[in-house]
Amino acid sequence: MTNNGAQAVDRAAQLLTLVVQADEPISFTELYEDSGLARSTTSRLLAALETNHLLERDANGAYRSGALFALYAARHDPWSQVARLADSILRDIGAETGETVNLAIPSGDTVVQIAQVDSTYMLGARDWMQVTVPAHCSALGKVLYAFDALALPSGRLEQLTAHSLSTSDELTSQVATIRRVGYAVTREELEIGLDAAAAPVYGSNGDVIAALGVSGPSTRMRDNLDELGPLLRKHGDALSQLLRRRNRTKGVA
Amino acid sequence: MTNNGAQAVDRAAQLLTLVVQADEPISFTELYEDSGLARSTTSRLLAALETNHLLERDANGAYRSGALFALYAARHDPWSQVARLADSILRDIGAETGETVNLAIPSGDTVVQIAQVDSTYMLGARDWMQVTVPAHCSALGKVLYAFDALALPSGRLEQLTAHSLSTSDELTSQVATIRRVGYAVTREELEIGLDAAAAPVYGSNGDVIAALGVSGPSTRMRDNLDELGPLLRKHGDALSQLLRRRNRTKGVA
DNA sequence: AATGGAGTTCCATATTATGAAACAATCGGA
DNA sequence: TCCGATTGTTTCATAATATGGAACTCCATT
Repeated sequence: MTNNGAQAVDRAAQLLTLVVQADEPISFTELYEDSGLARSTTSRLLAALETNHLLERDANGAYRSGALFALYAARHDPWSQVARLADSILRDIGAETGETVNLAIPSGDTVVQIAQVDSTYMLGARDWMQVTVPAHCSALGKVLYAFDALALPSGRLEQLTAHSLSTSDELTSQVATIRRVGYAVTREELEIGLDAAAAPVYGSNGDVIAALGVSGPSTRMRDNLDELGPLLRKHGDALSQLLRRRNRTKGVA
Repeated sequence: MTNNGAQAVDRAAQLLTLVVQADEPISFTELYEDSGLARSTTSRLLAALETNHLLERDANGAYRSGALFALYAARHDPWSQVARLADSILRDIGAETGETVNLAIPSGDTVVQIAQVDSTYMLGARDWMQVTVPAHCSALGKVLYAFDALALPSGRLEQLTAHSLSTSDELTSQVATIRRVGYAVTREELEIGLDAAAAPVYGSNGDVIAALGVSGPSTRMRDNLDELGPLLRKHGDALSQLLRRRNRTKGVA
C-alpha cells in the first residue's frame, strides 16, 4: 500500500462521501459495513467528522451531512450547482460533436438554459442562456414535456417556422416516441436551418429535472440526429448517475 | 496534546472549513498561513481533500469547495438550508422568550415563513408556515422593507386592523426608524391582540436576505417590545455571522 | 435471565503523518 | 538578462499517531 500521508483523511472522506451521496440518514452499522474499516476506526473517524461539522447525527444516531454542507447550500443556487456538476459532461459532448451543448430546466411553462458549451464551428448556435423559447419548438422542451417535467399544453401551438408543431395533438403524438427512444429531436422547428437533439436528466429522486441537448445547423446535424440522440441519452444517464442518491437499498446500477 | 486518533482528519477539516467559509477562491499560501501547519503538511492534506472531491483548484491553483458540496447543494433548497442553520438560534430565542419565533424571507412582494419554533404558552401565535400576510402589517415584513429586501409599496395600504399602517408614507416614515434601531415592531397591526418584533438577517454578501421575529399576545408582548427588539437584533447578528463569508480581507468581527 | 446487535472505549504496537530541508517553477524588480 | 523572493511540491528520517482486536456498555428481543 503506497503511503501518501493521508490515509486517515482518505478514509474519513470515504465515509463522508457515503453519507452525502445517500442523502438520507445512514446508520453507523451501514457505514461500518460499507466502508470495510474496523468498528473502532469507523467510530473514531465519524466522531471527528461530526466534531468538524461535516456530519451530524439525527435523533436515532444516524448520520447525515453536517452544517458545513448546509452553509454551502444556503449560499448557492441548486441549478447553478447542477450546471457545475454537468460542466465536464457538457465539455465531453462538445468535444465529441463540435456543436453547441445546452443544459436546460423547466421554469413555469418555459425552458431555461442553465449551462452552455459553445460550438467549435464558426457557424454555431447562439448563446441561449438568456433566451426563452416556446418549449414545443425545442428538443430540450420536448424532452421536458415527454418526461413530465413540464405540463403538456393544449390547443393550438405557436409556430415559429413552417416545420413547428402546430397542435397539442401533434406534440402528444411525439411524446410517446420520445419516451420510448429516450431522446427528442427538432428539425428546423425553432428556426430555419437549425436542428437539435436532447435527452433527459434525472434528479436524486428519480424525476426528470433537466434536459441535455445539442443544436446546430441542419446542414451538419440532419444526417447525425439518429446518432446524437443515443449519445445524449448516454451522457444524460451519466449526469443522472452523478445526481442520484446512492445507498444500498437502491444500488448503483 | 490529547490524542483522539483523528488529528490528521481534524487538520484537513480545518483547511476545508476555511475554504467553504471563504466562499471564494483561496490560495495555498493563505491556507498555509491561516492554518498554522507546515507547508508540506498543508500541501499533502489539501491534495487529499482534492482527491476526495471535497476541494478543487481553479485555473490559478486557488482552492474552492469541491463536487461533493456541489452535489449536496444541487439537491437542497437554499432556504431550507438557511432554516436548518438557524434552527438552534430559533430554539434559543424560543427558550429565552417562550413566544413563537419565525424566520421569514421575501418572495415576490410578500413574506414567506421558512422556519418556526412554537410558543411554549397555550396562547401562542398560530403556525404561519403556509400563510401569506400583507408585509406592511408584520414586523418581519417591515424589516424586509426597511433593509431593501422588499420594494416599498406605494399609495394606500390594506388595513387588517384599525392599527394597521394605511399609507406608504406611514410605512416610509417607520422605515427610517427601523433602519436606525435595527428592528421593527407591530402592535395589533396584523390582528387585534397580536404584537411582534423582528430584526434583519444578512446573507453572505452583506444584503439582508431574511428577518427573524417573535410574535405573541399583546398582553404579554406589549411591555417587552423594547427588550425583544435588541434581543432579536443580537440573534439576527449571530445568524448573519454564520452565513457571512469569512476570510482575511473581510475578517470575522 | 440470557443472548445478540449496535455502538464506544481502551491500549499495545504497527504504521503513518509530520515537518525541515531541498527542490522546482514563476514572478517581479533591477 | 539576472537575481532574489515567493509559491508550491517532494523527500525521508523519525516522532507521533492511527489502527484494530478485545473488552465494554446499553438496549431490544426471546
